[in-house]
Amino acid sequence: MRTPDRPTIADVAATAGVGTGTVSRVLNGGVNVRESTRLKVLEVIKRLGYRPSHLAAALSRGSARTVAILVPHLTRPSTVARLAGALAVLDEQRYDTIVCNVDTREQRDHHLAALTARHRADGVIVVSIYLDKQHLEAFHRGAIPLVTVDAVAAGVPQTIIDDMAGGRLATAHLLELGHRRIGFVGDAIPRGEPDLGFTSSRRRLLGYRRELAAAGIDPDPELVRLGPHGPAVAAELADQLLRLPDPPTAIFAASDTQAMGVLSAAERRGFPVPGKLSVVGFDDIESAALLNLSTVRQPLEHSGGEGARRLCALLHGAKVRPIRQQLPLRIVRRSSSARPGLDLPGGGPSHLFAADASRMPDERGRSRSHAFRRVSDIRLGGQNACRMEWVA
Amino acid sequence: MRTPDRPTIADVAATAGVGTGTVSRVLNGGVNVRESTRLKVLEVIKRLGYRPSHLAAALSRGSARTVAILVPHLTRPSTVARLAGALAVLDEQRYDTIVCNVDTREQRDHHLAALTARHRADGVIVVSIYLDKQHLEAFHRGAIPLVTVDAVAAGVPQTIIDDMAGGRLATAHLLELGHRRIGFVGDAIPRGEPDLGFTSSRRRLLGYRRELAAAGIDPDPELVRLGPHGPAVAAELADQLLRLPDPPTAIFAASDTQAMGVLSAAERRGFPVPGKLSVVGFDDIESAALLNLSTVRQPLEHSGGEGARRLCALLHGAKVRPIRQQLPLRIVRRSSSARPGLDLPGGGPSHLFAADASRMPDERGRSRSHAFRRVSDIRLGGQNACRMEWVA
DNA sequence: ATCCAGATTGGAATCGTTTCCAAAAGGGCG
DNA sequence: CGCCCTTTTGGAAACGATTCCAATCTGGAT
Repeated sequence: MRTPDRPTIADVAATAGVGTGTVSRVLNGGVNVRESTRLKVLEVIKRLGYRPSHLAAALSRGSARTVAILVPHLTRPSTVARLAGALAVLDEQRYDTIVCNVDTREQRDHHLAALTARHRADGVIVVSIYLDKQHLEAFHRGAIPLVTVDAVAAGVPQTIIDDMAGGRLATAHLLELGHRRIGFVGDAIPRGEPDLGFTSSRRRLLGYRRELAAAGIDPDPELVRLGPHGPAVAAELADQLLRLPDPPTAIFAASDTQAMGVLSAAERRGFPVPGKLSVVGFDDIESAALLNLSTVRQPLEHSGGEGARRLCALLHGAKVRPIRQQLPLRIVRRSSSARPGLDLPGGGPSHLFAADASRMPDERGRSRSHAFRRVSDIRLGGQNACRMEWVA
Repeated sequence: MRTPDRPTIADVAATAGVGTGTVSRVLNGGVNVRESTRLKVLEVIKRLGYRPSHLAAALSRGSARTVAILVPHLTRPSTVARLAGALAVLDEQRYDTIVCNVDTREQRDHHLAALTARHRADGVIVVSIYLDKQHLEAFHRGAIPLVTVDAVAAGVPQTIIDDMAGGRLATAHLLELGHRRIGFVGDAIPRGEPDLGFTSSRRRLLGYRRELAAAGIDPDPELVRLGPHGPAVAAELADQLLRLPDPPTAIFAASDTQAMGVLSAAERRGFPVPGKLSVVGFDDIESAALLNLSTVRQPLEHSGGEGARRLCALLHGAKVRPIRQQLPLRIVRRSSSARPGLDLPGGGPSHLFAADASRMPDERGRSRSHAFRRVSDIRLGGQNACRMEWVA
């Protein structure tokens, strides 16, 4: 097509008056190549503008050093955190990563089919997506290295958390504060629109129920509201709870995103948080700290990293130690939860944003306290501005 | 290595008693193949568990149908939105997408070098990252199709917004409400830690200054505070502004993320929003709607999609129409901004979450109003729960 | 039966590397 | 100078598809 076809390694070899093997050796490591030859070849490479074909190299070498990662609902903060964690590890291990975002079953099946029907990635990481027998069978038949994150799958190395225990943690926290009427807001599959097989909300609900039962509290079905994932729906569900004749004094939301919806509803209904309503979320995404949301922390970024690490091990031919790797959970107490009946006269200040924001974790998830120092009045665009700088 | 080496197209051909060409034809489209032969070949393929090598096919065909996308700070909501937009289009166009996350200059240069030194992707999308002369030269030399999103680059198809105009929009909105003392909170490069060349905050600041000047307002350098990106820093910067003897009545933050920090600081300092302080952000990320943050909306997801679309056009050999494609901005008025001096006795309710959350855009960014209907008391985990369903 | 156009088919050439092996070139030493 | 052991080197043989061309089949028309 192109008039001057891209130069190949043969062109380089011919021009430099050496063999293709020598050029290849110069390109990869350059062992056992005389320095003078090396320089000559490099010079020709630069002169011809030669760029090796990754494809050809990969084919010949037998591996493209490429993995694929399948994530659902890329825009959710928890998904992004996991993806970022995986990418960091894969990057470090020099793997290229093909990202497949999946919002529907069709997309899921299409990507899974593409990944299993042809050999395009050395291995696959599946995040938060339920794989049924047939999916697993396809991977097995193709002998495609597979790990999952936040999803159980028989015989597949998996990095998960105990959602049920997490549900208990959150509920126990509220019980310990003295709450007896505790609501739950979580996910349900929209009718006729089958989901991707998330089970976490369901299992968190189970934990909530177990913990209530253990405390000898009669479950009230009215207090459990489920709907499609997202803050808007969660707000509406919470609003229904708050309009009950005998509203709950606390709500456990199956995710921080939903907890934000709950906070929103509380604000609208005039339920000061935590004065008249305590709220606990799940995940500990970045905004949770910003909003001072009490929550169950799970190591999101780390889970992605672990999945990636384990896939790499698999690709190296190593056996992955515990097939099921379970990451720890812990409750993070912030100011959205407190003893019930603390309602101050006049409503009191809303809890939102109320705590010391300078102690929030920064964007990378590392928690550290910040101090500022005025560095200089710098000139910027012809005007002055105060520029501040971190002090560790 | 593996005992039974993966079967190749030759194995299939031999087993089925046909030529490799026929097998290839069956695999791709199956034109001009007798139905009986087709079935026989398919049977053998299934029986042998044959999976075509994407690598070999790509090498032979001459293209891997793979593009790479370089994004900075993957975890930022605005970045994710852009990435999701691009992925959706590339997916539809049947391209595999290699995602490269970049947090430092070293990572940027490493990925750019890897992408330009070898032929691994058919084309590249660079998001929000400044490319200098040498980077561009490398792409040019290699004749690698390149587009940028949210970044200007000479001669490269680019999808951008007018940040300066955006800065003016936000400021004009506040001026129109009657504010005169308007603060600015934005990004500055941390000392000794050069950034990736973001210029948007700087240009928004410029717009802020121009608009103030146009209104005949003397710029007060004290009112402009810059620091590393992130809500925590923004909160501290805003706090400094609010502690001034003559604090601003409004603050324009260079991004919604930073605006959230500003809201946090306002809450802590006891400045009700919008009663005593108006806040305007930039981007219109999802949480902006949830927090009722007035902001300058830019089409984030769409920008990624456009970048992808334009890259595809480039790969098809088409000329991309306007080299510089500029997407529209508009101010979104929510309840974080109002006329100054509206402070109600007793502080009044905080604006946060105050509006009708059920009219928030849902997760996919489509705005629609929701209604709920109680569908059934379903049994879930042996207990009852209320399950709600959308009504369009 | 013969012929011919069009539908099938086989298989060699090709894509651009890596890798292996044998050959050539060095180099140290007696 | 010759010998032997290292380096260094050239080039053919993979890697596993696609593609093209020529050869072989079809089946209907004559």
